[in-house]
Amino acid sequence: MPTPARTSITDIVAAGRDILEADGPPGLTMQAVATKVGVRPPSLYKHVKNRESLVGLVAGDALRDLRERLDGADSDLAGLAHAFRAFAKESPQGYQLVFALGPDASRPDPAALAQTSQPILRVAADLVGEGDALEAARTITAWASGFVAMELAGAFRLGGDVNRAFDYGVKALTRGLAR
Amino acid sequence: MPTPARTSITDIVAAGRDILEADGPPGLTMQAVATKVGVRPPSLYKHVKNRESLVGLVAGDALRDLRERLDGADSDLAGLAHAFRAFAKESPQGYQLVFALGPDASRPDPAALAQTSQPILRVAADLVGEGDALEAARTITAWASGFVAMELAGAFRLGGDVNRAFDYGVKALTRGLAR
DNA sequence: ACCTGAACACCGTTCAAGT
DNA sequence: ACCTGAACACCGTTCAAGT
Repeated sequence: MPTPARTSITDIVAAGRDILEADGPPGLTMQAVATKVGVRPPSLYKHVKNRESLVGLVAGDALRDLRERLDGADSDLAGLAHAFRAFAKESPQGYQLVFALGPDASRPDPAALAQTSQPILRVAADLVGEGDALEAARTITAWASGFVAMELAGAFRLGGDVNRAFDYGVKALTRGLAR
Repeated sequence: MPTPARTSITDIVAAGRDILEADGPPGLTMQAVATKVGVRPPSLYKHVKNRESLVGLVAGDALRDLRERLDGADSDLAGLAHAFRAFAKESPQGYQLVFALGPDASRPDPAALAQTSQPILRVAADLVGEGDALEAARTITAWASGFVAMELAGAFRLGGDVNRAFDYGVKALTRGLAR
């Protein structure tokens, strides 16, 4: 006789997301997630294939938040850059997971990634025209993701004002890309 | 009676570096390193504090290689950017480890990181003058590290020529930073 | 002074057995 | 149809015992 499910994929991903932000990727264990949703570890395998795919789902969840931020931001380079950075400050572990490497199963869905680059492509096209939009978008994304990654990693240790360096980068890119 | 050491910190770090490139961070286990240098796992703890610090030493070793590349490169933005990318292609796992997050013990020595930024600071000063050199260097490093990280992660999936996008970024930054 | 086997706590995963 | 305990292989780490 069937028994009602005691948890759900939605609950599992939400629990994973919370645990990730609290304890980082090493804390995101099947045991921790199972405890949080109130089942035993083996039960999770009725809902996700394995830990890798759970990590991928959590990354996808974080990516959705990032996309919402970008969609709601001002449609210029400064607006997108600040939305990018704001998301990283709010969900540092989620941010890193979105841009992390690892096996395909642990990566967010390529289609979702493509959708997230939409607002950046639009801003790039506004700056340089349709012909160079892809190259310009890659320049912007590389700088923004690199800057935020270094900031989160505590890599800016030579003093100076990090906020000032961020605004400096926005201006330098805007100048370098403007037609 | 003392027995001669059967391995050394040098051997251990070199073995760790090889294993990292072959199998990635998950493969870099104490057991794998011990097997490679010909001892049992517990013996490693006579040479390193724990796995975290071993990872930090391996990251430091990769960072030394990156520094050598940068020191040998042409002293302009294009030269440094290509040296950066060449190192990442040769040692993708080592590259990622250098720019990864994680606990302090697993990160390369801050002083070594500072020394690596030296050639970038010099190029930045050439472009924008001493006053803005730090901000310009951070813009360059953020873009280069972000671009290469995305390339390694396979994040450029919208078609187009990645080499062209790289050169486009070099030109955009040079233009945006030039006085 | 270094190396080892044994042990412990932890993890991911499978599977037969329960309801 | 979902959940569970038991089991397995693996991992990091400690420690007393060897040489």
